[in-house]
Amino acid sequence: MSNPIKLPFREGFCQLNKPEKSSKSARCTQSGIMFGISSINSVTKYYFLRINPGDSTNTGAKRNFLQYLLSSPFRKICYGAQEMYTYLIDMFNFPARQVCLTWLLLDPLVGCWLLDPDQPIHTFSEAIDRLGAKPAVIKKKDNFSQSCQLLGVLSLVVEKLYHNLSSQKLWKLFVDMEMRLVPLLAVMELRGISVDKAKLEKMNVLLKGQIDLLEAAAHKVAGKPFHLNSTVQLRTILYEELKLDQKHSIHIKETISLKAKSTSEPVLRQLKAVHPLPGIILEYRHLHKLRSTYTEGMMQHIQRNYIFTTWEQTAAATGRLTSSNPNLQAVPKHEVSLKSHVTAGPTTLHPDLLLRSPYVPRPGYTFLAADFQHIEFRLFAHLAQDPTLLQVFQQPEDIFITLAQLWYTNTRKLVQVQTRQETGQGLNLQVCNRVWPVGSQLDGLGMLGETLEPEDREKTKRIVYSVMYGAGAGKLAEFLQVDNAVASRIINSFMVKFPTIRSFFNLVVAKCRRDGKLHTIGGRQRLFPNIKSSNGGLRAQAERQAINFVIQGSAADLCKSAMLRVEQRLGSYPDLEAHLLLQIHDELVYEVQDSQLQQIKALVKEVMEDTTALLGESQELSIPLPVIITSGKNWADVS
DNA sequence: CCGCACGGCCTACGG
DNA sequence: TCCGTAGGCCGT
Ligand SMILES: [Mg+2]
Repeated sequence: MSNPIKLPFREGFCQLNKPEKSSKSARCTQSGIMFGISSINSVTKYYFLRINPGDSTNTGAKRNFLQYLLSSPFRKICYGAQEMYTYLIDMFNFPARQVCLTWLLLDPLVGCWLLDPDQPIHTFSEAIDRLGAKPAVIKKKDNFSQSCQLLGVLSLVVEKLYHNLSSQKLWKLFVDMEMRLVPLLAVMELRGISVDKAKLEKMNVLLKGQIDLLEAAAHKVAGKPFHLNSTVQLRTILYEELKLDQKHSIHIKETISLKAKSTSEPVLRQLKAVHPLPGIILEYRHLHKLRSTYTEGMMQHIQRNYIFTTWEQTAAATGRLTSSNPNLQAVPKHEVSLKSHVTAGPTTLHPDLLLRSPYVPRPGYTFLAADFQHIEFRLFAHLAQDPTLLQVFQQPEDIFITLAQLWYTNTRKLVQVQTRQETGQGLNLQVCNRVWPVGSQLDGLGMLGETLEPEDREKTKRIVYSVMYGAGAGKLAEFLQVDNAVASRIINSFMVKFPTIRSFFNLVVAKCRRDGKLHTIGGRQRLFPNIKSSNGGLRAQAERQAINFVIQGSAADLCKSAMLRVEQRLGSYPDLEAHLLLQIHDELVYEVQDSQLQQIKALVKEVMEDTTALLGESQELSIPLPVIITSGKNWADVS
């Protein structure tokens, strides 16, 4: 069996022997591709193909040869495959769709991460160590000869990897999901997203104006200038000079490692009642974060009106993807008001900002976003087989809005009813013109107004996930700004209404203690050495991580599968053009041709909602996973 | 004195 | 004693 191995070669180094830290000054640039081809009698020959940017042979012989090599049916191995895909596609303009569907490789970087996703490797030598692949002594001659020897070790590494992955039932996940994802991530990176620089700059100026006002206001109120971004200085002013906690007997929670009094958002929100400074700091921090990271910070990343993020496949232990440099998964979603509560100024000068609006499709294209509805809550219902939720989730309605309506606008009535009927059993509440089985026995949330705001949905969502993943009364009280006792009641009523939260927790923890690891729906694993720790704190943390992993990781499986299946389906419609730009965990954002919008909308929705196909036909979910499709001419429009 | 790395804190996103 | 991330800033 022929066994080609390939990887980009750089000045003096290849991926297999590059230094641990690639510092900025010592950056390498690729200069070609090195590969080894093994024949049946396991004689391996090594080659280096030099690639010069703009060379005419890049459209001819070299291109054809690489196309032949990479689409060949033989086993192909590459350490750091994503980088190689990026390099080759960029250099030769290989068609994205074809690459994604036919250039399939094996990458030990990804494989090692599947074995232990909490400990991703960063160099080839770590892969060798991790897999116990003992290399023959590497003779120091020239770099090429050293690289050839390392290519030999690469074969050994993949052999070990194969045995490790298959014995842990991870091979299918590796080959059919993760390795197919690699070229898609490369294509997403290269496509980039177009950005309206002028609009971003305008927002930056508006933010700066307001930030300056806030800084002046803070200095005035504090009686002296200080660094508003310094938690140390702020701590001194609030707690040693103003003594706000002491004077008003407010208990301040401590920071995690240094045990100093915290100045975090929930703490300052509480202190707002007794002094103007905390409120100013909160507004300042909010706007400063937006400016430093998402307007001014983002402009550092713009290259000719495009932004190119990096998609990391092995950064998250739950199997999620991450985005960095810049992180497009954390661009603020909601409208930002510049209207200050603490500084004066005409409101006409304070338009609201949408920080996603500068991101626009290319001319002739439209953004299409597809978002799984409450994916983790629904997966919980399935995994825990919660009878109430299984029933509720047969409907495609937004459960967070329903719960918010129930809790916030009917609390008064509900509390009255409950006071009259202390038993509380069998109480059904009429909501949205139908009987809502979750209606009774939920209390403690009556702190909001009569009308339902978008923030109420967000808050409800946060409560649900917090409690589901094991939040204590303290955490809940902190962000809801309520008494500990009220928070306890919320948690308690939730657990009573959904007793499977506790039973599922116990089930998962027991399995984890037995096996030392857990698996998601897609077969992804995570190890939990602390599940048996004698340290109660560490053990409890591992238990919460365990629950979270099974659900968050399963959601990641489904989203990744959705990405791949949409590409596959598009492959059978050569005329359709849809470029995946972003994956925001449960959401896919495509750039599609205006004229094909409706057709692609239908295609994406159909593929994503076919959960049985997403899971590979062998499994079925007890609940549907509805997908919301939106489209528009900027990113804010589809958010 | 400067540049740099890093731990700590805080906050943006997602669930 | 919610989980999972990335990035800016300060202080050492
Ligand atoms: Mg969603």
